[in-house]
Amino acid sequence: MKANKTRFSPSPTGLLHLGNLRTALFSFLMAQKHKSPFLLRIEDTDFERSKEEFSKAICEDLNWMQLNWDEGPHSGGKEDSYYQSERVHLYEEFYSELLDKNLIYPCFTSEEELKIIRRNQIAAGEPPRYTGVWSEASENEIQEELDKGNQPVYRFRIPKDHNIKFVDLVKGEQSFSTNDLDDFIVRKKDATPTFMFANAVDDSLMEVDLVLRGDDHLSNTPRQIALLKALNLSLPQYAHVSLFTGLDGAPLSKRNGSLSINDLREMGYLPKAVANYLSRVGHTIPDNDLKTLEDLALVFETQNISSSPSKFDMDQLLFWQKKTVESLTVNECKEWLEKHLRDLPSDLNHEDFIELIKDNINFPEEAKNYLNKLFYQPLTAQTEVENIIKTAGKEFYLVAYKVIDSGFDNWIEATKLIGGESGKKGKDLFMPLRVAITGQTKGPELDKVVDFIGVNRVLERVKEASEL
RNA sequence: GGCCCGUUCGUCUAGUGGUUAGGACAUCUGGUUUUCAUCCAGGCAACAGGAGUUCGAUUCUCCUACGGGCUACCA
Repeated sequence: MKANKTRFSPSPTGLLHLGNLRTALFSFLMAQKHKSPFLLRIEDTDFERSKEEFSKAICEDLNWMQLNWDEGPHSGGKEDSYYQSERVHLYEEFYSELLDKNLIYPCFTSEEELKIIRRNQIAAGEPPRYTGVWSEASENEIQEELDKGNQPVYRFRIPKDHNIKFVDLVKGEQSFSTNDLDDFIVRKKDATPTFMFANAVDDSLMEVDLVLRGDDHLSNTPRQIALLKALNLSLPQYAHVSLFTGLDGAPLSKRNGSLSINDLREMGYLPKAVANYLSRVGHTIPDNDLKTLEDLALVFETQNISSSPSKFDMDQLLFWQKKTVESLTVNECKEWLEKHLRDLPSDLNHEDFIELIKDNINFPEEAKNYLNKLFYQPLTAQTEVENIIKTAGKEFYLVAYKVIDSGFDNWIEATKLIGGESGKKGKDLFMPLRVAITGQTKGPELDKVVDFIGVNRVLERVKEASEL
């Protein structure tokens, strides 16, 4: 197959969510697979809604995910700018060319007028279309408007009675009749390009040859193809990925619990978990092994992209998070926790603590919680814990205290002794000890906990329990 | 309204003109772990509906329903 230079071209009008990120990931993996460049282009032609802070946030999210772009903002590439707002002057020569060829024309119908026309068309049961009144306007008519100081938009002349065909790498062969398309705007009144124009032209100028994007753009594709052909510009291959929706089937949004990438990062989700999850939704990976981006790229195929939409499932993300945390080395885990828990006590031996709880947590918050219960919270903080302690009884803890205080080589032996002296066994022996020592009913093996916190703290806790 | 895309267990998905329709997540039941997690064993659970083609359709065709997109001086 061809070069497969891909791109991600977000518009900075909001934070990235999992849907956007998946598209970016797919594009990135496709480029990686073919050792081709991956390009980032910021489509900020909507001055009203585009915000620099969003561009920044998007770059941060991509960096966090390790989706590093070879060409784009703050990195290599031959373009002067990868912000479309800074490329506006470049588009002018294409407008001139199209104007010379009479393939675009100025249109002075105002937005208000268009709105009314559309409304009437819909009311009359007609398709809402641009009626094309300006497509055949004379020089004089145009000059008259210009003299009045009116600024036109420019519309692309869609040729009638044509079929535009292309092969979509995901959806298969596509054919659209140009009669269903109307003359779309390529240049707004303020002289800036529309998405339809800048997006297609830039892909060609930047030599992107595989456009992998959401299938909401599928029916825009024939328009863009017509435009590129009119300009004699190269056509990319297209791969339209189906929608990623919330559990309710509606597009991802805050309403159906869609989190921004920023949210996920702050919760402690690991980029590897997110990548492993996303590459398996709407795309098949033959096994369930946790993979690096490199390994994901190796098995990524456009043929394996599903043509039907998929829903976000937190449980599945969580599964990959679990797997990823499990795979962390102590040092990696330490780095991860310290990033999220700025207030980890400094007198604590972080490595030992991490060894202790690594297999029992999915998020930094849980580590913090565990630590609190171990050292700072009173035993009465949880009624469940309190109940178990009260059921075991004061006598039990006095016995336990005595045994522990007299010294022991290993914890298992000590519990046996406590069992012998108190007459308790099984869960009745074990659980009250666990609960008194750790402040909760679950957690790592108790002998390790005892090693970690030390005999003095164990005695403190047992005493506390005996006094409840 | 027009054009387009889609519909396999709750979820992510595999798959084929003849299969006991497979796997994973979730869930449930056992076992291991004197807790939890892990691990192991097992259970529940799906081809949207209707016509047609065919000896046979989940698979091919058409229709319907449902979901989604485009039809913006948003992208």
